[in-house]
Amino acid sequence: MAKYDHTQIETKWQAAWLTQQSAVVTEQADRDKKYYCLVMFPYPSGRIHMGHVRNYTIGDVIARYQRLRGRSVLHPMGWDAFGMPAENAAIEQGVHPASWTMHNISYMKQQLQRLGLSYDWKREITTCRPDYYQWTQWFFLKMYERDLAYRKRSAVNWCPKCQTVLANEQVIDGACWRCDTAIIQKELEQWFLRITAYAEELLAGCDRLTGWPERVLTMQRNWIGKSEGAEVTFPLQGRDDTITIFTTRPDTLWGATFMSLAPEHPLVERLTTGSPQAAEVRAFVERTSRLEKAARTAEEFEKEGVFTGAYAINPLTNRPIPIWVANFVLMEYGTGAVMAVPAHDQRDFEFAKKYRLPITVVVQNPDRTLTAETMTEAYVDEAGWMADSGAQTGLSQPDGKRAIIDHLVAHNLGARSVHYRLRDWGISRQRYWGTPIPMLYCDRCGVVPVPVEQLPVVLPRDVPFTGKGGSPLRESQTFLETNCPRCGGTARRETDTMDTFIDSSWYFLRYTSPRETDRPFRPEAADYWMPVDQYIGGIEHAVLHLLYSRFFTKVVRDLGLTTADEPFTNLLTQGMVIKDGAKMSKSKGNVVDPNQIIERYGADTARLFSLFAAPPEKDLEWDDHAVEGASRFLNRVWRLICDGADRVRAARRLPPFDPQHSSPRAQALLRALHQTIHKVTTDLDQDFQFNTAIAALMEFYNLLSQWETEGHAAATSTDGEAGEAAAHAAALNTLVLLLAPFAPHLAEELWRQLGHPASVFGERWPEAEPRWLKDELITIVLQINGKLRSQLQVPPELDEAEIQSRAMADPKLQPWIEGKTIRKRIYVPGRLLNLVV
RNA sequence: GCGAGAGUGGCGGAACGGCAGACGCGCCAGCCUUAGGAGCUGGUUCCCGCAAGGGAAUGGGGGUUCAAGUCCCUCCUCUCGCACCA
Repeated sequence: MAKYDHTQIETKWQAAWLTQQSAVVTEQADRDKKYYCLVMFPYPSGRIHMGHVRNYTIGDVIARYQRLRGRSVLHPMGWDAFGMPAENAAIEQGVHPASWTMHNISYMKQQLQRLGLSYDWKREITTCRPDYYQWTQWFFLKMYERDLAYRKRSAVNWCPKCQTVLANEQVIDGACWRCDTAIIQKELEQWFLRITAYAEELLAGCDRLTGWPERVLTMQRNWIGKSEGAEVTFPLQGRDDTITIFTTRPDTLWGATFMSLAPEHPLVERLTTGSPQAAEVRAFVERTSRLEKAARTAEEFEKEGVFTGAYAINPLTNRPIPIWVANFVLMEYGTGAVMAVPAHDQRDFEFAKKYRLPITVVVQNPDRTLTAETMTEAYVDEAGWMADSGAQTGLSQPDGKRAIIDHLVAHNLGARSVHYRLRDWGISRQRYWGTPIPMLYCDRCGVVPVPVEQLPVVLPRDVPFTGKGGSPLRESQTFLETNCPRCGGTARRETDTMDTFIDSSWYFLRYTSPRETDRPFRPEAADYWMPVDQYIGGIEHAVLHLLYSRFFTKVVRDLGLTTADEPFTNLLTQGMVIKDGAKMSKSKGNVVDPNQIIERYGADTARLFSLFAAPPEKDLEWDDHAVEGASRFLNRVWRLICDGADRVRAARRLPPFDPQHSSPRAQALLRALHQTIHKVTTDLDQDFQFNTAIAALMEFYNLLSQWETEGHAAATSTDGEAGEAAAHAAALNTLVLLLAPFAPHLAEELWRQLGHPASVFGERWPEAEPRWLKDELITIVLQINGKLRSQLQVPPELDEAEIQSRAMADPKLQPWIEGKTIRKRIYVPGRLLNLVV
């Protein structure tokens, strides 16, 4: 028998599949059969790593399985090709980002092909090519037209020594990663996308994404962070000015006894100018601005503040309340001003205790009457009745909330209001290797969009990469200087490029018709393929990429280009590949090179291991030995099939045989076979439990090889022979078919050896026949007081009374029931009998 | 800190609230072989016991239930995200 030569087999079939274009798809008349399987495209960092192997194998198993189910499967691949590493390579190695990126792409593409991934390479897209990014620019212009793109001042990390902007990743403990200089915050005019305009729809949509993991939806909901409440306007005492606050607890407004402002709040300066407190407040603001925001809001963090000397008027009590500046109030949330209700907010309570500010109870605990003097913590539950609240006194808390808002609205003191935690998306990057923002600045006309006909705004090649200075594009005179399309005068181009998250926010639409030259995609193609039926990618994208893609899809829909509301119907978030307890990384020296695994064991083994070692959503611990286990299994299957191939081919010449009349041995094999089909199918359909699907195949292999050994020992039985030959042939054929999505090369090769002239991937997935799924005997577990004491093997149709009487006669049970009264019997049909004595 | 998850043998992991540890790795014993990074057979949670058998055990503690890895409360540890890494 020939040895399992994985290299020869894999090379042969990869070439054949490529020639046959077996993964190339087009739109069919019958849209019901479409299936769009998408795995997050990679950043071309250099070479693929084990995380990619795992990722793309999962996608490939799903794609191949769906094809076997008769679906027309779109399974494309491309490159998220803009990004910082290319620019860093340019700075450090002097290689142009474009050549660095394109070189990586060609290497990684070849690596992916060696894994036997069934991509429709005719649809390959690369986001750094002008034929792609011109449409990224086009979307930006459409958003600008619709007021979804706008400019505002916003802070960036700035290294004063390198004179450059740093990404958060490039800031290590508050210092520049290149020169270790302490960074500062610098305000720049930057472009933003108005994702908040879709906050409500993005939130509501979460309820309909039933194919997404609940935890991802929870993170998205929390990220959007809707809170309902009211805006309330407080007049300032002795000034013709007001402060507006947002609160989710308008029911506690009667208890607002002071006010807290964020140190950054613009009123702070105005309120204190010329007052005796000015110096103290300024020092406090200065001190707080150096602290990290995360730390400032921490629960254990020491709450500190200073009095501004000014007072506001509580619009319900009409009493003056002092205005403080507090370190735990952030300008980003709400309005940057908070009404402080110490009786019913823990932070306010601690603050009030520390600075001896008044506390008024306005929501009474129905279980235990609260008094301001004896409280040791705030009463924050929203389940009480209103106290000391003027006209609202005595109302239930929800009624009180409604009544107070009505009062505010009626007296023009405030309004019902909704706030979101979600902020608009800052997309300006002061970097070269990204999509240029297609805008111009004209001295006469101001901010002018580049006309659509002039797209793409192409990245110039002649740019020096120094890692210093601002946007590198500023250095290119040919790029910078242009004419204003409105007045014809001189204008300069925007030199910032876009956040690369934009490139990946619409690529799934481009795949549906990737060679369109006069529009981003063909709407009919998008309507045919979209939404993506199964999206696969890392859990680390739970919020940003997945939220941005949803946002883009809704914008594209509102532009009338697609009818899809949501981009991804089902989402599978898979875990990382780790080794020795840590994420594989060059710096830790724990990387495993996929090339070496493929050379030594073959792509099928690499695929099988990465599917078998852990369920897809969990982290996968790399284990060299376990890889050998996967390899061993494939070798065993190889030998078993090669061994039996002659008999399988011969069995095809036998007359048709009714398995119902075959020997018990043959029937036992068929029963195991159909149970395996059932297990593998449900594992693939329901939860992508590839690990247990493969375990089922291993179990079936074990049983089958045992079956054959016993067959040899019993020589050949007379009347069972034809039935056993048929059962054996069915077992081998089906085993290869079930293995095909996981180990496609091996399965294809073995399929031919079993005498089939055409590809295994032209077959239909087998169906488990219900009549073979029932066992001849089932096990009933016998428990005494919930503890396992014995078991019964019984035919499945046996009734409860018979099982009871057999149980009572069971000798193993006697010591436990002798001389005891049976107080209760719990019978779970087909499973167990529990006697409580 | 905020938000979201996870914790089961020596290891990766299985287990509709109903037999804890499927399957695989590793290890042990045996067979085969001139040899083995090959193949085959059997064993392998821990403790007591020659055995039959019994007891304990799913991060710690508590609870619900005839029955808890699974549900509830609480604590601990680890992982991911936090808006300029992609």
